[in-house]
Amino acid sequence: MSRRSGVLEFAILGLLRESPMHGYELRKRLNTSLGVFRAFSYGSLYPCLKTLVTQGWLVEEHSSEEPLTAASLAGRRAKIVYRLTAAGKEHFEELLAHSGPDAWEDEQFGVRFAFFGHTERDVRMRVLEGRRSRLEERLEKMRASLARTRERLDDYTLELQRHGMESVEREVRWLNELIETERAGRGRATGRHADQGRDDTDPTDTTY
Amino acid sequence: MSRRSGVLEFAILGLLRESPMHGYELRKRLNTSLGVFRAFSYGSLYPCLKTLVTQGWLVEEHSSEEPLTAASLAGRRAKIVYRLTAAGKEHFEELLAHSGPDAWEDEQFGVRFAFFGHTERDVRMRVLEGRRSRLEERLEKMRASLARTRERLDDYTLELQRHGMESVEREVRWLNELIETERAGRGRATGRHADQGRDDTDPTDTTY
DNA sequence: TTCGTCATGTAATGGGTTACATGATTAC
DNA sequence: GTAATCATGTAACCCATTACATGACGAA
Repeated sequence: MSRRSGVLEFAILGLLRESPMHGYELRKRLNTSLGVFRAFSYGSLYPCLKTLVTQGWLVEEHSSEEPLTAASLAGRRAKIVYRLTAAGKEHFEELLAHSGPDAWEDEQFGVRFAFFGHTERDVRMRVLEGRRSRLEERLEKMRASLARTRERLDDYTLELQRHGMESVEREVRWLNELIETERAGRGRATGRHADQGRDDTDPTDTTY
Repeated sequence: MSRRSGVLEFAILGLLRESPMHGYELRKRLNTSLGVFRAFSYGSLYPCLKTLVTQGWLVEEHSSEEPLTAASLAGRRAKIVYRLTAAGKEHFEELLAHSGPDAWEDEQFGVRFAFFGHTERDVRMRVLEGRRSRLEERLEKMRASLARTRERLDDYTLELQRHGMESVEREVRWLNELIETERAGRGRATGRHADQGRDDTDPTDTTY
């Protein structure tokens, strides 16, 4: 009894906040909507859904039929649609409000950002700034270590390190722009969830 | 009985190839020399070292004294220096020669690149090109998924996706340059290991 | 003598995948 | 009717971290 994951839990709640879904569809969205990071397998997803149900954040809806899929009047089975409960929504809202240090660590930052559309302005700022200083701190360490060991390292290792540092520097610049935009008040409105007619009939099993 | 890790094993063998070390030092090098990726803890490192010993790739040297550390003539204890055996070196050489698909996946590519200084030219090429086409494939999927779902996504998710794609594109350009350089024959010589007097007395516990 | 860092280890736990098992539905 | 994909699940394993336990050495 547990299967807590943090990011997975957060992502599921966030996606279901927008509209109910069944596991299979959920997984696809997990691997696309939320950037490149994390490609969860069913082996993680389904057990997690179960625990979220027992927690009371979700309810299973054993839908005997789907809205109007061309031809289907006879009984349908097995397809379980998960819907966010009021308690679940509330819980998600709480999670969104937290802006502790882990929110800007590598594991969480991506998901957090993905749901910025539902996040309060000041929380967004704290997370962005937290991430930025985290990365700057990292850069400092890298520079220091590089200065200490430069002579000892061969060209390839050096190149790898250089490229790594540039990646981090690039993300810092990106964050600078985002923070700038937020400051300028051009940050997007909170609570937007533009859900227009889902025609989710794409064929690919998108796992980058 | 196992504790196989792949990357950790590879990295340990690679680092010890250059010179014997004890676990503590090994870990520091793991977290700096090998780019930003992976920060292994002792909980992974020491057990792994043990299994590498039982495999015969390493030998423990319970050195009673270190070369010449200022004041120490009486017995010293505990410091275990690991040295690569002939078999271990041979094994590492075999690993270096392999250029299967996993060599250019996210988990392995970094370490593989870090030891390109010991890797044959044609293997380097295959790994670099493999990685590049892997990333291009990924880009295609991302583009396709983006085209399919653009309207449904809010600005933040879109921005996240855009930034993610740019990161991948950037790595592709990097690989292009590297491949170009290798083609031009300006690839660094194989088998270089410029080991000049290790004065490894840096204080920091570098974990980015 | 106390603090920091060097140094080695282990048991419990966590978070995830793989491989497998099952079956319904759709498209040809 | 058969292949692909949709859809749900579980058990066994894997890899690594955390928290803990231990202790030596050097410098203030």
